[in-house]
Amino acid sequence: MNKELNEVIKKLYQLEVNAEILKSNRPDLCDYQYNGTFDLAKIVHENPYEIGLKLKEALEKNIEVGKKFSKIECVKPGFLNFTLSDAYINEMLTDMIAEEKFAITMPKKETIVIDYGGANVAKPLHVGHLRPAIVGESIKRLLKYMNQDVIADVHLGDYGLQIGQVIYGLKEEGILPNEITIEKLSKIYPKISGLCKENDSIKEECASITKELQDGNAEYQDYFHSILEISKKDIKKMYDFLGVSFDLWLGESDAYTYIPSLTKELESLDLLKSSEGAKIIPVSEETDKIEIPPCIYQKSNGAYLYSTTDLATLYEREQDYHPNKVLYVADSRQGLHFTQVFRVAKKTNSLKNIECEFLGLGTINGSDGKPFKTRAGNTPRLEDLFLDIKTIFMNNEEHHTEYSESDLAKIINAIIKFADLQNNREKEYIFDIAKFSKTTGKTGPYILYTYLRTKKIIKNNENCIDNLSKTIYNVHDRNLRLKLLELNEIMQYAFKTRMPSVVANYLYEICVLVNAFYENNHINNLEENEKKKDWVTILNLTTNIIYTLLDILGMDAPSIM
RNA sequence: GCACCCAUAGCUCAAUUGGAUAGAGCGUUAGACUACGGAUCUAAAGGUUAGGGGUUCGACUCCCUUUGGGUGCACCA
Repeated sequence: MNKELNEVIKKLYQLEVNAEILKSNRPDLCDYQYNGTFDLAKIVHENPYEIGLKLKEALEKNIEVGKKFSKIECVKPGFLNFTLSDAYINEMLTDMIAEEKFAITMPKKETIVIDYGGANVAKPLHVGHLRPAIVGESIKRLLKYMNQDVIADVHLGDYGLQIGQVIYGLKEEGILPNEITIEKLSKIYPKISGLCKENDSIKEECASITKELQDGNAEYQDYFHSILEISKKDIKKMYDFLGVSFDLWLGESDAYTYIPSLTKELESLDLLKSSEGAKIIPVSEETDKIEIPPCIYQKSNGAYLYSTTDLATLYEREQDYHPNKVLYVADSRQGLHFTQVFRVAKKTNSLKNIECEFLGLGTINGSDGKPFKTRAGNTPRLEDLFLDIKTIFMNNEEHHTEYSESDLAKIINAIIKFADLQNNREKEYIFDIAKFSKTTGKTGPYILYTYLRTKKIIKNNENCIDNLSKTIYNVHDRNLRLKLLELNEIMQYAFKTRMPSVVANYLYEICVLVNAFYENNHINNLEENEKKKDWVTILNLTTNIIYTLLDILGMDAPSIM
């Protein structure tokens, strides 16, 4: 329709514009609307209402358009309102049923590396890791669904100062590499991390251990490999439970191999400068409002830093995968760091063509609205959190249904993920156990429940799935069908903005309409006529879409009983 | 100190990136089961979008300003 509209505008005003018909925000007036008459008015110096009337008239002359819309009208200041004909709605739905992936238009295929999770070796996963994992996983699935070649990398934080700190702590307590357990690790890190803040000589000792480890000290390497192995196992367990998976389990340490070549290139471009004994790369630009501090490449003691490994990792990715894009899903507080890294990359020859995107996540706050302090001590571990939610759920529901362990896991997973994913990822975020335990209203279970109850109808009436007729039977029916038509637009928007919340909220809206439909339109006791077939067919499309969107959000539905 | 982000119903969040009457959930109040999974549905109450200016046909959205919160700012990650 945009095409038709653009042609009409061209014919009437000799203008090339990118006119877009949008979903209506006044569903009481119309299904879709065009607001561009106001922009046109400025260009051609004509009353927007008059313009709207002319457009309407021109569109109505077109026979094809007449079939598609039951009503086109121009109102008040100049809104052009379209009401779809039932036949056209069903024609488009038929397309969605017939075409692969619901006839969604796919963007150009690119190779995209996505870096998320943010797990650090030697630190157990806590609530702070929940969001990057859930959001990152969903973005990965979204990109894959939109036909992208996606490579997910967990990019473990496995070679920084925290390793030096943990090794220091282990040695202090006389724990040998083969005696390390996850419990010991989770106690040692916060302890030494605290000590380092109070005692500079311990901090220096840890820094020098880190440096020696990076230089290949055999004893420290032994510790390192043992820590890595134990930690990875624990991290994997949590990610498995969340349905979060990675194609690559690389870490900072793997990027070290690439530092020499990277350094060589940086030197050949004369980018590395000496400053106070450290090697830095200036990245400030004239247009900056404030001076962006330089990227520190190598410490004065010779050790490498976060920025170095991120650059080396980018180098590694370029060598191995030639990505068009690399996406970083991390706490927005890391924004400056990534600005520096991306700017350095742009200055090089080998990395300058990679489009790097930083997808910032809002800070995770406690229920008091203040940032969640991981140092406060008793940070809830993810493992315990899952157990708590499970207990609360079982207590709520014990009188209803018996669940298998695997169905129960799916439900708990959906509770956690939907509570998170419905929020805009860029905004601050309140982590509240009560919120993560809800099972009524706008929650994961609501979505699952909607899916199951409609799926059950389809199961009872599978023989009724057929072609759609031209009829729509009532307002609940029509609302649902119109909502399904938004799928393409929603997916484009979610893809462009990398925002799973767009998908989550759309999914919820579908479910609300399905439930209204369900309450008002009883199918099982209908005669097997055209109406029944139409409804079962529509519900079948609906559940297929729900299932697909659930999967993009990283959720799965319990089995049908 | 400098810079950036945020402030929407009692609470937690939306608002298709400048569109028409700012929408959901929770909570509150009143209703609906001899029907497809009640984890549901139908209603009601609840708003000067933190305050004040401005830009224009039109502002939660853009600009300025005040207040309140958060974050970042050279060898942590």
